[in-house]
Amino acid sequence: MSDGPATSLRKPRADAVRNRERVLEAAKGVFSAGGPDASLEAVARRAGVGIGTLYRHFPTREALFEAVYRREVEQLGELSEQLKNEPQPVEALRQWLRSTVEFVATKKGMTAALALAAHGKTSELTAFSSERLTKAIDALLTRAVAAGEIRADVSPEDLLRALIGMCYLHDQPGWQQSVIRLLDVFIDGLRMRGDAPPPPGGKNGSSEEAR
Amino acid sequence: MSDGPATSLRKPRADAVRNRERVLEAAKGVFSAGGPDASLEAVARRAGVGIGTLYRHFPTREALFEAVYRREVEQLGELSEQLKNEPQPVEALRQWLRSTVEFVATKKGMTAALALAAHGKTSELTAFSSERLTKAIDALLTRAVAAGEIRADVSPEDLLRALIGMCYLHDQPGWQQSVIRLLDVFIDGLRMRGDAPPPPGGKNGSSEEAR
Amino acid sequence: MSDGPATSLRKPRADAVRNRERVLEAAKGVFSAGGPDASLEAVARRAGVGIGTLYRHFPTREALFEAVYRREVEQLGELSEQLKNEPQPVEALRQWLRSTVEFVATKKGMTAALALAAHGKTSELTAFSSERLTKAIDALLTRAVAAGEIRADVSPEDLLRALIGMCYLHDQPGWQQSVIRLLDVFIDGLRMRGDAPPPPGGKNGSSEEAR
Amino acid sequence: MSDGPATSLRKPRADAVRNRERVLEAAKGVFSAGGPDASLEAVARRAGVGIGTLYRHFPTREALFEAVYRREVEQLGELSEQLKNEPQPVEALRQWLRSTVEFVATKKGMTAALALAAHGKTSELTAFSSERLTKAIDALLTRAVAAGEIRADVSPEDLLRALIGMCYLHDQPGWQQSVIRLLDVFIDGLRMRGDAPPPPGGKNGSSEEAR
DNA sequence: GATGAATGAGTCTTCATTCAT
DNA sequence: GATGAATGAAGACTCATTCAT
Repeated sequence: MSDGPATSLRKPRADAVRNRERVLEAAKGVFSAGGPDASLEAVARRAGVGIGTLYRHFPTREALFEAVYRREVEQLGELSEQLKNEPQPVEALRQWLRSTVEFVATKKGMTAALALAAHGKTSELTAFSSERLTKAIDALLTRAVAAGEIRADVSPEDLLRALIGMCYLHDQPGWQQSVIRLLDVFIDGLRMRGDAPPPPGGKNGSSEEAR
Repeated sequence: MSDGPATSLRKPRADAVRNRERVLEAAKGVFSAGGPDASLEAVARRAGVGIGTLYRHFPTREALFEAVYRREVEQLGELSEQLKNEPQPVEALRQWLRSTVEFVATKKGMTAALALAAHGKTSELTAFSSERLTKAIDALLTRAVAAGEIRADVSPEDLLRALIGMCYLHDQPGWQQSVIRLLDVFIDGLRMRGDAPPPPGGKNGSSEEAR
Repeated sequence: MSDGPATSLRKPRADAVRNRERVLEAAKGVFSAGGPDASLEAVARRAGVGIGTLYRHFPTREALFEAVYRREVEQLGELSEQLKNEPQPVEALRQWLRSTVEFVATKKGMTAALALAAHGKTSELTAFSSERLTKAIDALLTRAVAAGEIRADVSPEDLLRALIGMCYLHDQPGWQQSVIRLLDVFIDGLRMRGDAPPPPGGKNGSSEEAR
Repeated sequence: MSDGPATSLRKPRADAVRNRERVLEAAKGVFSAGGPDASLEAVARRAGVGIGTLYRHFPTREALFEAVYRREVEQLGELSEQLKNEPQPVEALRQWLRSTVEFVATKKGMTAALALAAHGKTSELTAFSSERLTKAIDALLTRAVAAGEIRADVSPEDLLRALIGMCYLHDQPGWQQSVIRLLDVFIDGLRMRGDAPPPPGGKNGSSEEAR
């Protein structure tokens, strides 16, 4: 009893918590399917709550979006932390990229999140996610570069962009395998190979102006 | 009376032709900016015609979309034909990819077209464009593979997908340079190098199931 | 058991009283600013209580309105009582009128009250206030008429109406001075002047059909 | 043929004109009854047109309001012009005031118009009407003052304010007669009488600061 | 008694689509 | 053929009111 209802201000009321959760879950699904402009009433309907309840919990579309968004981004950020301990830097990077694809594949709501990250709709939210995801990639990328395993002329921003773009097509049949294949090719392109210096003419366009 | 009430083959009437063209042009711009769901009234307004006129020429949104779409896709198809005569297969491929990026960059309406191609909204239309663009890539890809310059385990579909995805981010500052860099890395990944066989474990996920 | 479950006569419970008072105060302000249709949630917020608490004390919008209303009207009624002792009947009347203006000016909530009195929204409430205010004016008016200082062909209802109407414009800059001027002119119009009989044609329109 | 359809741009289309008129008429009634915040859907319903039609003709609530408003104000302005030719200045003024009351009484939509003029909701519109109505009164007032028939210390603004205020109560039974009586008293108060100087102390509040 | 969560009806507003001129 | 008016469905958002805690 000593640590009773010592939460923020008052009882968090059971049903309120449940409803909030339901709305988030529904929003994840609806945004995932219909994009960031999907109907909020559809979200409420799917969550089995009144539209008013949705608005009480998330007073604006952005607020709801952000709530859905952040948790997804956080998870990917945390995954990056874990993968830093993997022995093989390149494989760790590959793993993170694949996991992100998986994330999208399992409809965890990443689609909308990524779409938002892509087009800078709400700058504040985008800032957060861009930073978080960029950091996640950077951690793994830097390590692989430091190990001399991949070349240094691709920024984490570029890589994130490529990843998001590829996942953009997440509603075609077989997209997931396709993206995994493409990522592998991409990683191959990033690889340093001791015997052969990077092909002279080929990659100039990039290396010259990589920052 | 002999040619009665202007059947579909008689008198294309000058202003009708002009209006049709105007609507197409306007639609390109509007879809480009606002996506495939942009307001048709906005299109009519921009074209300087009444909304009724728009509907007369294009009875459905899809019809209009298709009309806009086809011409863009055609152009990219034709570019592919021309590039087949380039001496360097890989460079021809790179050129086509870059040109497509350029296409998007110059707001030639490709954005909406690609978006549509991406998500299979109107299957008929998608079929056409997928086929056309896939063919365009295939022509260049096959040639490079045949020349032994790039590996064979990436399908034109995959490549198209990657390209479209990367262009998806076309509203971020600097996206164009970024995409060009990424494409170069990608092409590097595709390159055959006599000295080093493709990394053993790395690309398995793809090579095993590439069709 | 004698004082069992707090019947309406037992224990007014300190916080309940305080909350009731707060709500009334808040309602005065909110109605004053936003009119009789202002948001009840705004009232609760301003009072610093939950919306449920507001509803417990005042189960309907009308109940709240009435509670706010009565106290204001009461005060003006009491003022009238006091002014009956003034030596100069006309000045007493003028004073009451000016005080009412002042009342409105100091945002004592009279605005909404008057508005309500004006348009017969809730007939019961209107009845009360009309009666009370009419009486207040009547007391002063009758006395001045009895003293032979003002003419008898204007009813307290008319006067009340004029007063309310003039105060209606209470949100224009300088309205207060304007109303005071107008009231003075009005009182001038009411004055009996031994030397000059009421202008023959002028006020007939009214005196003839006054009921 | 020479002067054929030389109207603004094209055919004003019969039904469009009719609908516009219907909407205006309906709006007059609805605003009159429910104030300037009345439901626009109610207006459309009453006009027997779709809500979309209402919006086509009047894209904003203000636009509709203005359309209703201006025509009423214009009429009162014109009435003032005519009355300037009346031989008796004071009677001309009285007549205008009474006509305005009549106007409100016959629900010509003035209610909402006046309410708007009163509270400065849309400054541009208010500016127009204030100016127009003030001018209307001024023309008559100045003339009566110049004729030495009424005193000079009441501005047209004050008078307009009093008039609007009194009409504010237009929904009480018998209000019209009441207002007419009050206006007569008021005019009496304005009258100059050679024999008796304005009561010494009484009206100072006003005369001192009249501009 | 106090609180604030839940609900849904009601408005505004936009647009796709149909049709009269 | 061109035009733009008419229509209503749909979605965002607000708030009064009820009720669980």
